[in-house]
Amino acid sequence: MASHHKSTSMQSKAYEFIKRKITMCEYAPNQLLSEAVLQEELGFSRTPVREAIGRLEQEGLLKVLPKRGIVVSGFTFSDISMIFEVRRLIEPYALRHYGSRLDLAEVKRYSEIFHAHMSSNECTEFYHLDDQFHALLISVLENDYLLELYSRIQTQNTRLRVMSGQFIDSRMRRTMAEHAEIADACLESNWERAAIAMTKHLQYSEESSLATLLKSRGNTSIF
Amino acid sequence: MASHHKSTSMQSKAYEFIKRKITMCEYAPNQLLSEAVLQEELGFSRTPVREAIGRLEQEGLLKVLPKRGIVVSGFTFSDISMIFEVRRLIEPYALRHYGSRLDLAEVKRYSEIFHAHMSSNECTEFYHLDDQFHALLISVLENDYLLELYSRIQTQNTRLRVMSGQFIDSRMRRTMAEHAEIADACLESNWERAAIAMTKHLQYSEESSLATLLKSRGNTSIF
DNA sequence: TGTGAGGAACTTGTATACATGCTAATATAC
DNA sequence: GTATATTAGCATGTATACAAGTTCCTCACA
Repeated sequence: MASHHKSTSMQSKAYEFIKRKITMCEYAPNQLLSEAVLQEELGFSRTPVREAIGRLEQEGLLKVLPKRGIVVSGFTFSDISMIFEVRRLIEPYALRHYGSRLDLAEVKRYSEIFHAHMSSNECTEFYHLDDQFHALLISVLENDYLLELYSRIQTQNTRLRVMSGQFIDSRMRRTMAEHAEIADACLESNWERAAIAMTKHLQYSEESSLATLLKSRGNTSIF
Repeated sequence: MASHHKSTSMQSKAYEFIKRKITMCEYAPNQLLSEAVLQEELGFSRTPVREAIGRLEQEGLLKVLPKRGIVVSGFTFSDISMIFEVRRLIEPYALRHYGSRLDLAEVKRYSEIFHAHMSSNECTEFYHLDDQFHALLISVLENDYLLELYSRIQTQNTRLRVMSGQFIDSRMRRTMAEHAEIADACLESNWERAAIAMTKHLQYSEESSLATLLKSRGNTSIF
């Protein structure tokens, strides 16, 4: 749907560039921008930059303040709740209804990694691993609307993660264990168990996110 | 999120205008357009029209073919399945989890209308009634991501409805009855029953849509 | 009659000039 | 010193000129 594969137009490049900067919080939530700033960074003229801005605004990552500037969309605790509500709705559903579509060889590969890291402190590429595992599980949904929604959720999730800093190690090990539980249920083709494990995993994950965010930012409810 | 209240900019007017035309199938699925055509209809210059086009493409209603033109997004049977899958996922969820947020006085108002029309042939404003009822039920979801997704689904649903022509009367009466069942379950605060009734309603609705579409278009699988 | 080269008439992509509105600093009046 | 009016600078909004690619008709030619 919104698959801009490898379009080489300046507009697309600008879109990808800005989106990446926002995702990685190089453009922080609530940061004030302007067309001029983005033009300078990209070296393009106004037109393609403006079109990228329009798309990103439609996507909810930016907000154009008429005649005043551009602001990167902020985060509230309410956003976190909404994000995890969507995930709790979609991800267990995917497992429960379409688990049988999974490539179990692929799942087994992940399972082994998770078991191997449950008691280690290795956290290289942890986020990447996390994202890829969830992406694998969600890919069984052959529903463009749900996949696009999940993609947006994923972007927000990444921003959240980057902003709240690294996970504490204990949470990382627990995540490995929870992922292992999900993967193992899949390997048994026990989709109901997998779905339940996913639900629990997402609950813990949300609690951890909220806690981390509270600690790192005090009790300011808005980024 | 994508709430363009009553923005008076040309860009927004163009967006609303084109979106409405697509929704109402005045720009039919797979119809070929061009910036020039839209400019003429609106009397605006390229810039605001282009920005509107960009937004609509991001929203999936349009596809820009580089240097070739603009095509209105088409429909496949797969789209219908996807739309109803999303609805079956979201709407019963809303009732089950947040039914208690409903304004029962409002629901009662609808319930009376549904009962009154179950055996009549009055179908004036039927679609409007249908949309409003579902919108009321979904409004308990205070989740921007889900609401925006539903809004997109709603747009697609409208296009589908317009394209497949009027419901047959019997389906309209059955819809009234199914809506009444849902509403009455709500009035009892029996959210589980309401959710189940909604699930069934959506199943029937999907079957009817598919059947109507097959009849009206033969077995060409694409619009 | 068939075929292929050329080009006119379209399309969108990009750059830029100008219009308009907001903000904040400054000057001025008291 | 304080308050208010003015103004310069910067923001986005819009229109338009130009660039570059695609389509398809035309017309010469075998």
